[in-house]
Amino acid sequence: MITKAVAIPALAPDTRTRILDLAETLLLERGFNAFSYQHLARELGVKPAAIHYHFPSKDDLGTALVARQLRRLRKWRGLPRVTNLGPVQQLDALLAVYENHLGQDRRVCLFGALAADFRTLPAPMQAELRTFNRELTEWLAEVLAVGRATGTLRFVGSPAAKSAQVLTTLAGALQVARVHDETPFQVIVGQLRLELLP
Amino acid sequence: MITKAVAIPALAPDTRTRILDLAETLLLERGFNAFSYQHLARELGVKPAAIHYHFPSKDDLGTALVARQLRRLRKWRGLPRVTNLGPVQQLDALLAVYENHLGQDRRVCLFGALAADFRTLPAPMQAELRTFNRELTEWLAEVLAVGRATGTLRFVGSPAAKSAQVLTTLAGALQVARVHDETPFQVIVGQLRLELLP
DNA sequence: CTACTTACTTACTAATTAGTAAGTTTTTTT
DNA sequence: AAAAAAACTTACTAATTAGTAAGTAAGTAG
Repeated sequence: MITKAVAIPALAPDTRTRILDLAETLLLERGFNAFSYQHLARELGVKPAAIHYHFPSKDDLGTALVARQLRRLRKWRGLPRVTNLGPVQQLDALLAVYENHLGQDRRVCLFGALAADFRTLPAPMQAELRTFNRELTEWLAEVLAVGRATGTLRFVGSPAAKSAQVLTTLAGALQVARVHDETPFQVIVGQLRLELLP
Repeated sequence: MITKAVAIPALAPDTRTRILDLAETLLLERGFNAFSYQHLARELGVKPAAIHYHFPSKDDLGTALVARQLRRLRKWRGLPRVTNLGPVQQLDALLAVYENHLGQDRRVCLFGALAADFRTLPAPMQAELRTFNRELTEWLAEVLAVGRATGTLRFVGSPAAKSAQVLTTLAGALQVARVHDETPFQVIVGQLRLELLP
């Protein structure tokens, strides 16, 4: 027997997953350079060396974090409940993801959390983040293209340009929400909807 | 005699100014939690304690940085060469500021540099940044309102909402430029111009 | 039962961090 | 010229950082 992939009822996540989950929370709420292995260890009730066992260096941890997010994106965009939607509902599904971040203690998105400190990040992490952003932009561009072709979405310019603009605005809107409150996020998303939906 | 405010030909900036300038560069290029008093001291050719003399804590330095930027904004928007312009040219002047950041080694803007780590910042710094963003948004809202009233700018929704959206997009666009290259910034700003200018 | 692997803990190092206290040099004021 | 203030340096502390090496306990495989 090679592996045993039993369907566990999502009860107790293992330490590795708990590390990733907590690190993700801290990354999106405080920034990558604002938490240490000690912080993680203390809150998880283990010793710092236990984190080093799973992720030898913080670079490894960071890269694993972005890689996991990229896997999630690829899985999400391929889900039947997403691919089966029309362009407007796909856009709504995307906006729901950002609104969900807002609801979770005003977390910024992965991109918004890492962009400012980008030059201090390990190269593999940089590469994963570039891929993440590129694939998400391409996905939305296709949604927008179909939406305009079928008359359910309206915008001028190329779908690629509009996609980059919309995603950039969403990333920034979560940052503005962090600095002020939820209001400007709602205002900005309202403006996006107003312009895109005829 | 109280002070001696001689007009020096902008020759040798004093240490305090050199500290602020270097700290600003590092902040906008690497993030606030990514440089230390040692980094500053080494590059300036002084001892770390010299930085502490001018800015007792890093909180003080950070707050002084944002406060200076806020003073610059207030001065800039009141300059005759800015107030005398029409709305379209005022918008262009704003875009030129961001394009200038792009040209300076793809620096992000102050807001984009601090938003992700916002919760780790000292309270006075948070307050200054909120004021900075609020005043800039109000200024642009007025520009947009006049532009639409005089028929030189076009958009739907309230000037306040459009202003928040545009500024958020610009901050995000500099971050995207950092992660990829200058191209997406140009694409996004091109899209903004396309939509705003009839 | 034995060997091995997994998942840790204990105990440590070397570097870096912000910050302070006391002393020294330079500049300014009187 | 003397006094005082400004702008530092030297020398230090206490805390925190990432990371390592060695040991251990529990589970797994043969």
